[in-house]
Amino acid sequence: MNIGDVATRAGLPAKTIRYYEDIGLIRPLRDQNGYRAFREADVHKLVFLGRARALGFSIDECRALLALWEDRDRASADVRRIATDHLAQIEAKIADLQDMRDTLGTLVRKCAGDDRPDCPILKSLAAPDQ
Amino acid sequence: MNIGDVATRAGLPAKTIRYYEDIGLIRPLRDQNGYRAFREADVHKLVFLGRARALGFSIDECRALLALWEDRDRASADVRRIATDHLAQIEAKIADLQDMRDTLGTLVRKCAGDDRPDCPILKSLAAPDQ
DNA sequence: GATAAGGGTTCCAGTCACTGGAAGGTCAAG
DNA sequence: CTTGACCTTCCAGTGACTGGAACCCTTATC
Repeated sequence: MNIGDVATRAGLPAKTIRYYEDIGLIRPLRDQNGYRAFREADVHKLVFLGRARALGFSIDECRALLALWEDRDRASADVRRIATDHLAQIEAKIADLQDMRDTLGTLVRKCAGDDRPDCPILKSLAAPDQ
Repeated sequence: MNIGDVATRAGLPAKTIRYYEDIGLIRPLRDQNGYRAFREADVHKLVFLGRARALGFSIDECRALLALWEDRDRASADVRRIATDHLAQIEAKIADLQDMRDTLGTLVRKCAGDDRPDCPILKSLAAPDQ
């Protein structure tokens, strides 16, 4: 299978698939003409990667998850640890963003948003504590 | 004032302050010896920038906010628009992360996390719909 | 006067995960 | 034979820094 078909099937840009080969996540074969020749297993890996990336796992975490996926003797505890760590990061990020949203939301509600210069948003940025 | 003192007062790394000069956000003077010479106005700008960055505004948004801050004839509507747009992005990001958290949280709760290979997390990554 | 510590300076490279684009090879259809 | 859609590699750019090398300036101490 050529890269275009794989891209469609895996829902990833061809560029991204080439990049994943570059960094050693996949190892497609090559046809005589130099084209990448993907097997079903490669497509499955790419779907896996796309899904893991969509859940926000870093490339390194994806690499680890892929290795575990291919390891019949894995302990699910190892997978769970990666997922739990990542979940904690997501939750921290959500908390950060919620703080931003709350602060910014309050400021936006206080701002008249008219043609006058007076602006609580700028005031707060200049002197957050007052 | 030298960069070290400014860094302390503004709560930004000296490297970041140099970078902000590089990209034209600030224009400190120079001493005879080549050292940057910061005025109070520079420090205020840097505090402003640090605060705006902490609220997640991009550098370009910071640049626009800074320009509005310095413009006595600004309309608060312009500030409000930037903030509202950014708020929408934050909310979208929060929604994305919450989806990730929900999906991942469910999977983590289903995973035994023991020394056996069976793992709902990997299963879901391989075939999300089943 | 030499030296060391603790500032400061510039410039280059690396981060992360792609993405865009140039320049060129391959293949099937008309 | 040409057109167009594929494919290839390689290089550069993204955002917002961050690390490090190599070097200069100032002050204090021996």
